[in-house]
Amino acid sequence: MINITLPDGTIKQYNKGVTANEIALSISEGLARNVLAAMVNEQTVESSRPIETDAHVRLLTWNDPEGKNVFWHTSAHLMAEAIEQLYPGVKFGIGPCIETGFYYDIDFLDYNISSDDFKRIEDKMAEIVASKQAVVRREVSKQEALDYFTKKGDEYKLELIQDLEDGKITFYDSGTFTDLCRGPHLTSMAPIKAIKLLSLAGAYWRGDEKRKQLTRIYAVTFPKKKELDEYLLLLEEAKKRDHRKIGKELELFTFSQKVGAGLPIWLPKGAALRERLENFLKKVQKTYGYQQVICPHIGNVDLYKTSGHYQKYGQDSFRPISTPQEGEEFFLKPMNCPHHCEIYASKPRSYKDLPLRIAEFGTVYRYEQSGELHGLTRVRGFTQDDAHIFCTSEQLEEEFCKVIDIVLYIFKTLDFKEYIAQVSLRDPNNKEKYIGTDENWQKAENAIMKAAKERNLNTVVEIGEAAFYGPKLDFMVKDAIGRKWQLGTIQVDYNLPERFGLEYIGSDNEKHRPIMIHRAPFGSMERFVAVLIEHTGGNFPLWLTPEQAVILPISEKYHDYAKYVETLLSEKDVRVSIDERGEKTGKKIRDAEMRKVPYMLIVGEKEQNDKTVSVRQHGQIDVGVMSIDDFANFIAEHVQSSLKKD
RNA sequence: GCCGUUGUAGCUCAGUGGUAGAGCACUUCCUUGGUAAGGAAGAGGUCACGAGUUCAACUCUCGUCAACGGCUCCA
Repeated sequence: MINITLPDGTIKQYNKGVTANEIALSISEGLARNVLAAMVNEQTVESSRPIETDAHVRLLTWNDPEGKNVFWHTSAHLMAEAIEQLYPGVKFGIGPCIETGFYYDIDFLDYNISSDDFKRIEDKMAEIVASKQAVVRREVSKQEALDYFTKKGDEYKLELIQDLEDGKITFYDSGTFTDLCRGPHLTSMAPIKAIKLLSLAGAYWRGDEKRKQLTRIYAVTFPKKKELDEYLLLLEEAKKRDHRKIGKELELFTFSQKVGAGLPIWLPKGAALRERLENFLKKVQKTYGYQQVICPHIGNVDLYKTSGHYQKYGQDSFRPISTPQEGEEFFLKPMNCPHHCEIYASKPRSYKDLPLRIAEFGTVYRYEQSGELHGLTRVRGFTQDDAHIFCTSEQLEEEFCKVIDIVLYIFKTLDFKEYIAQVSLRDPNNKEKYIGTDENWQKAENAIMKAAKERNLNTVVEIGEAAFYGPKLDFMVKDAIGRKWQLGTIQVDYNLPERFGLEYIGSDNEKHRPIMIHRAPFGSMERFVAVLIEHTGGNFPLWLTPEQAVILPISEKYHDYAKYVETLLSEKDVRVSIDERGEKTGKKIRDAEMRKVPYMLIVGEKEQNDKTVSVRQHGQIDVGVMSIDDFANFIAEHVQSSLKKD
């Protein structure tokens, strides 16, 4: 007998060689039906794997992320099997599960697969599922593995096997398909009830652009059709919230081929919205002792040689521009920090000047590969809500914490309820990627970890994700439909002050080197507005929205009254307009709803006589009649309360 | 940058080797209306751009640019 410890701490005795399936069955039949795999001593295994010694066992179902992973991983094999049957001779790369679903990278040789093939493949997959075939794990020797794929002629699998250690190689057989795989897998394809192939993409073999590009097929599967339908609905919802679509509809921004790819043009409504965001942040920063500065959009090449950016990114930047007479070279500013270092260096500094907090909505230009450009989230010209804090090492942690406070306040004000803070550290095995001394890196990394702990942040640590000059803390938010977006960043930097020779005179009358914090709570205005659009679906908070209310006169007879209302409201800073078209009220309401205007003020005979407006709220029905003043006050209070700091 | 797909009116999209169509939006007229589309008429396009094939190209071929889905990258 062996002792099996379950997650709730209970210990049960079973015969040696018991399987997770049997354990589940001993608890309940329902559980047994739903078990997909098991976690045995922190290792996921098949639910059919015999357990030979005392162990901690967690049964994995669809409700566990690990259970989903196994489900999707097996689904990838299912898809491969179907594809192999339909397109004999194709070669397989890798087929892992991903956050939602899975993909398989496949070399289709001469065949040009398209999404028209999806239906066939889905049908074939369903057919295989219906045959209820088992998925069987088998250990093979390295030679056996090599022989199998040599015979099959799959050089990708052979390459994978080369890197594996003999004695640790497993194959999984399912129906006609055998795959090299670490596993674990479902013991049968039967639970895979709903299948959807999603998209095709090219993907380099082993992520190396010099190697062959395979065809990647993304797909997702579920144990219930209903869940697939829900997922497809979520995709639809995401499509509706696409900031590129909404940005166009609400006339916030546009792109022009003539202006150039990746160079967003802010239209009046978008520019006004962005300006409100900037003013909001400026106001917050003022209370935290920041000073605004303005720098030019270009900087001498030497500036970036000093900062180290030239050596690191010079080749991947827009080519320098040069003066016609002297041939002096300038780069379009790719970041603001070197300029800000020069602001620091513009006069001698005393410890009494520190911390010095320099802020700028600085527009920067970076060459992004053409295939990378994407709406407002990935562009070649964008404005950072940037600031650099120069401080002493004693001040570092407190300053860092204050920045965290600003970030969290912004998230709260803009209704991002969930966030994760990612601490990005240097990869200690790859030090040549970074500049600066070990000692400084150590200090910087410690400071970040300490501050994150101090503010009790929900953090994850990523090794090797640091900027080349220092570690950072990045904030990811979850939007209204659960998608994650990276926004603000805070970075500690010991290196730039050194490269720029920045100093201050301490209380000891000696020269010292300040430490720099780079930070951008929004990240960039472009990206932030994009995320805000996707988060709100274009229904911006009242204080931000381009148009807070629209007046809808019932007929032409009330246009004068409508103008009267407009004047009164405008005087009280309500952003309002009149729909004076000769359309019926129903039509005007429909259009205002589509434009996502928060309030519609319907005015006709009654309202004119009583000096009131009939208020309708976006997405709702009639919310009652108010006096003009009451409505103005209502808007003002609403705006104030959403910006209140508590 | 790479692979694949796409590019037709302001927007969403049909369409064909013989020089273009719908709906919405727009303009004008009729209608003066009470909480999600009243009616009619009109205007609007070098069919992304450049070459080539052809008697003839929006359509076929090649190139360029851009967008989209990914890959690689991201100070």
